[in-house]
Amino acid sequence: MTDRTVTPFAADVYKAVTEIPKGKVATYAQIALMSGHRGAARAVGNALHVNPFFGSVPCHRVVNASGALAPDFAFGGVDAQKRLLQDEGVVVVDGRVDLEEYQYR
DNA sequence: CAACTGACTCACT
DNA sequence: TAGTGAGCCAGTT
Repeated sequence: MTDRTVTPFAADVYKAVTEIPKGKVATYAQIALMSGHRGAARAVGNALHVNPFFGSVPCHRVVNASGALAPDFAFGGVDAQKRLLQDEGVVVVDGRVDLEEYQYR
């Protein structure tokens, strides 16, 4: 078991995700960039996938470059994530958000 | 040490 | 407008 602690990269990712203010969202590439790992969008997604801080990290605020929620979402379905976002004031339409309005920059 | 996988992104057809 | 291919990064085996 190599867990019990996360990799430095994941720590940066979680930190960046936590930096996302309520009512805002960010793309995987955005997280990678603000975490100091430009172009590591895939690694970010992977880090969140194994996210041990689920519940502590608002991964539901992380969307892809299209503003769409993860199709293979692990929260319990896109519906759950959509509900969380809407509860924060983010308007989710057809499982997508308006990055121009809600993307944190 | 090398190879495979993946919640991604961009460009082309 | 939709689908496919190639590229980049980090982690795991």
